[in-house]
Amino acid sequence: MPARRTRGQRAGLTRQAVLEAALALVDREGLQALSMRRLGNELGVEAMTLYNHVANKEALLDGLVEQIVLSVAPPQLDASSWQAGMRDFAHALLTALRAHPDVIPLVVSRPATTAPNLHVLESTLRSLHESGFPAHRALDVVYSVTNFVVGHAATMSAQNATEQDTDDDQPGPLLDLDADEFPFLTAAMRVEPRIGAQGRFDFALEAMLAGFEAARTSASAPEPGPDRRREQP
Amino acid sequence: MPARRTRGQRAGLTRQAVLEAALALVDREGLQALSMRRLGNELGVEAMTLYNHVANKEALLDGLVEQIVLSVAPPQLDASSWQAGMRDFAHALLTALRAHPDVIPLVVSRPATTAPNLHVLESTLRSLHESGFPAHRALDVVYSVTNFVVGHAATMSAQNATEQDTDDDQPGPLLDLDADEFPFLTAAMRVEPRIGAQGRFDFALEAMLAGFEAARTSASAPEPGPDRRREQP
DNA sequence: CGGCGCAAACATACGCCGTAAGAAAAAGCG
DNA sequence: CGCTTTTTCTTACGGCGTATGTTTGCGCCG
Repeated sequence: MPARRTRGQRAGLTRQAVLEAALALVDREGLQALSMRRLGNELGVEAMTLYNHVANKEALLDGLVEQIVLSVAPPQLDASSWQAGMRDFAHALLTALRAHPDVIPLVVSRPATTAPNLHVLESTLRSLHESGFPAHRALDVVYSVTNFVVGHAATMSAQNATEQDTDDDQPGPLLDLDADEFPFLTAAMRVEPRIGAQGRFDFALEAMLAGFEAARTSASAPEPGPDRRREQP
Repeated sequence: MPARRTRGQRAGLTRQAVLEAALALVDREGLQALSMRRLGNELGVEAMTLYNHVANKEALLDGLVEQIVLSVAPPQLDASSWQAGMRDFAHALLTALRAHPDVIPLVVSRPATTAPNLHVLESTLRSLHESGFPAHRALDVVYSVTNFVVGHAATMSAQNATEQDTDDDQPGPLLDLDADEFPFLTAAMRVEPRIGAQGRFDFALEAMLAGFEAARTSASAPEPGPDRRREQP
C-alpha cells in the first residue's frame, strides 16, 4: 500500500524528505529498487513531482552520498595525538558506510566536494599542519585514510552481498574452498570473518598511521627506495 | 555506421570478442553507454544475439572486471624483499585501473573471486608466509593493499571526471576555491595535481608497507593503543 | 471576502532499457 | 540431400528517466 494521502491535501514535500525516503528505500531494497516512480510511490506522490526537489536522478544520487558524508563527525584533532583523531574519524566513516552498504558504489564514484565538506577538510588540514605535517603531506594523509576506508568498506560490502546469495546462516566457510587446493587461504580465513574484517581494518589503519608518523618525524622523505615500477606511457 | 556485415555471413562471435567490444565501448563512451542494443550494434549484431555468449548483463559486467583483473601480473615475491613485490603489484594494479577508469565502479562492487584469482591469491599468501607473516596477517596485507589501490583509483577517476566537466585545459586550480577561505587546501593543491596523486599514492603505500614490516618484525602486535572508537550495535 | 497568481502536483507521451519466447537461417553430419 | 543443432533475428512486454502540458489548491491583495 503506497502511503496514499486523501487527494487534495498537499505534502509539503522537501528535498530532505525525498533524500531520506530514497536512502531508506535503498537501505531496504537495494540500489536497483530506487527509481523515480518507485520513490514517488513511497512518498505518495507521482514520479514527476520529485523533480521539484531534485534536478534529476543524478542529483538525487549525489544527494544520497551527501547525506552520508554529512552524517559523520569531522575529525577532532588535538595537537597531542593526531593519530587518535584520524583513527576515530576512520572508524566513524567506516561505521557510516557500513550502515548504508548499498550506497558505497555511489560514494566511490562521486567526489563529495560540496562546500561544507571542503570546510571540514580545510580544518583537518590545519590541525595536521599544526601537528607538524607540511600542507601537501597533510592532504596526503587525509586522502589516503579516506581512500583506504572507502576501499575497505566497498570490499566488505561486496563480500557480504555474495555471501547472502547462498542464504544459509551456518557460520562455516562462506567461500567453500578446497583446503588442499588453498591451504594458506583457508588457514587465513579460519578466523571469524566478521572479526577478521574489522581486525584487518585496524591492522592496516595502524600500519598507515605509524608509517605517516615515521614520515612526519623524519625530515628526509622515506620514499620508495629501489623502485622497479612500470607505468603506462 | 554500425559495422554492418552483408547479411548472411556469420560473425564467429565469441565471449572474448563480446567482452573486448564492451570494454572498448565503455572506455570510449562511459558505463552508461553500455547497453545490450548498443553493444550489439557495435558488433553488427542484434542485441539478443549477445545472450548466446553471456548469460545476462550482470554476467557481462562481471566479465569486464574479470578482463581487468586478469590483465595485471600477479605479485612476484622473492623472499629477500616482499615489499618490492607488493609495491610492484600495487603499481601494476593501479595502472590497469587507470587504463579503464569507467570500470572502477564495477570493480569496487563485484568481488573477483574466480578460480584463477584465488590461485594467484594463494601463491601470494604463501610467499608472504615465507617472508615471515602469519597466514591471517598475510591475508591482511594483500587485502589492505588491494583495497587501498582500488580506493585510490576510484577517487582519482572521480576527480578526473568532474575535472573534465569544465572542459578547459589550462593548468590552473581545477577546483577553483577561494584562497582566503581555504588557505591550507589551496597550498596543498599547489603541487601539480597529476604528480600529486601519484606522489600521494606512493607516499601512503610506503607508509603502509613500512607499517606492515614493523608489525612483521615485532612479535607483539602493534595494535590500536588507546582506542575510543564507537561502533553501531 | 472573493478572485487570482503561482508553485506544486498530476497526467500523458517518447524513446530508451533488459530480456522472454519463438521463428528463421546457417552449420555440421549421416 | 535431409536431419539435427546452434546461432541469429524478430517481436513483444513491462519498466525506466524525463520533456511537456494541464490541473489544483494555498496565500496574498484589493
